[in-house]
Amino acid sequence: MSESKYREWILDTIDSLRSRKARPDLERICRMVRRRHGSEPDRTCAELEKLIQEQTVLKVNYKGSISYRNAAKVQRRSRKKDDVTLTTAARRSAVEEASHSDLSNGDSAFGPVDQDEEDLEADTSLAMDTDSNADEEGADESRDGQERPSPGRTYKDASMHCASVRAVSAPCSPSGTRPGPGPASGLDCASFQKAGERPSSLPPSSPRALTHNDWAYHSAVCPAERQHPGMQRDKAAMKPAILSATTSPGALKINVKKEDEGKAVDSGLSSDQLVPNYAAGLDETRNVSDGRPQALSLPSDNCMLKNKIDIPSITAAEDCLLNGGKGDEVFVKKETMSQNLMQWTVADVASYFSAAGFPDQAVAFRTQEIDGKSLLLMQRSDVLTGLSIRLGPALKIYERHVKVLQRTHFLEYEDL
DNA sequence: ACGTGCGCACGAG
DNA sequence: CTCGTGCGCACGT
Repeated sequence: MSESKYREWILDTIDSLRSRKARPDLERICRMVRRRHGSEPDRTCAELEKLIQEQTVLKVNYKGSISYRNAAKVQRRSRKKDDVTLTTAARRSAVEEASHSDLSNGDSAFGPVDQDEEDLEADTSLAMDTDSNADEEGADESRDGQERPSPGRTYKDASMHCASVRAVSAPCSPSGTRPGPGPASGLDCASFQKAGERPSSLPPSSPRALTHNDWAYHSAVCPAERQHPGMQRDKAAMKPAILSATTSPGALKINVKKEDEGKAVDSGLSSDQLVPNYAAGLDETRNVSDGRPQALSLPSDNCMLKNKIDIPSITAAEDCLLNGGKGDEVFVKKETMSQNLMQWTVADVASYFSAAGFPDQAVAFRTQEIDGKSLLLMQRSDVLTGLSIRLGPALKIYERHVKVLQRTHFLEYEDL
């Protein structure tokens, strides 16, 4: 309901601001939404946070300030010319409908995720921390000041609510890892990394490697509504990322291999970096010091953040099966997940797919109100044609996730 | 006061 | 070089 409405409004606003060549920052977004639809800035802010958590909207630190991107339009930096053309055309809202055609893939690439191509690993990760680098510089202020660049008044409040969180984030770097001076101007933070690089390669010291990634966020911040778990993914890991579902229905986390734990991140994404919004709170939670694998918190409980790394090892074996040998990196922990699959809510399902690297398609699941039970009932044709999503991602989603989840669930069921 | 359009410089590939 | 971004300005309301 309103959620989708907001999603549309916000994405539309972001697109609109971009086409006007104005920075899509919180203040402008809130203002435009209020102007066009009469929505309160607070509400807009809360909805925006949710979209960020589901990766429909990406929060990035660009040129020292916070900016928001329509995830469906973000392209991976790799642009090849062919696509380019499309790019322009493509787009549209990622939102529900969007998923289907528009983007043809070509450009569809979402930044973070692009499954189109190879995809693979779907894991992309999300956010990182704010500008970490920036932090040093402007960030300071911004943090507390929040991001709003200009003194916005009204919005300020709004922003504060939500913003506060992020603001904090900056400092966040948990592990202290952050090198600090990321000179790079900002980019570094890197946000998502696709997987390309292996963590190991990046020394901690390297700028990118930083920890910025943590994107942790915590939902607490915007208590507004539910926070979802987000989906965060981690970046660093290349393929090895592991996705495990934790007990909670929603919870999934993705981890990187252990090695990486923390470090590396790089940016895959675009130059911009994603900012973690929520970071702040979480940091604490997560303790941080260690690493960063992140876990995603899920809906109800975030408690588990701590598990992070440990889990993977265990699961790995099993998981392999699931993956089909692909070796890819996504492993699902079946046990837990299956138990709860029946209890997954629509949001949990959407979060799961976002975390798995299909944020765009996750929207389609949400739109179609697919919860855990519905997911168990989905057939191949439903996924390929019933969601209006592109065939490529649909095939991957079905083969690597839906089928795996269903199989796992039923197998366990039998056992029991 | 606002919203809008866009030239231009910047930085990344 | 191309392309995405967004500042800063001019202009419309």
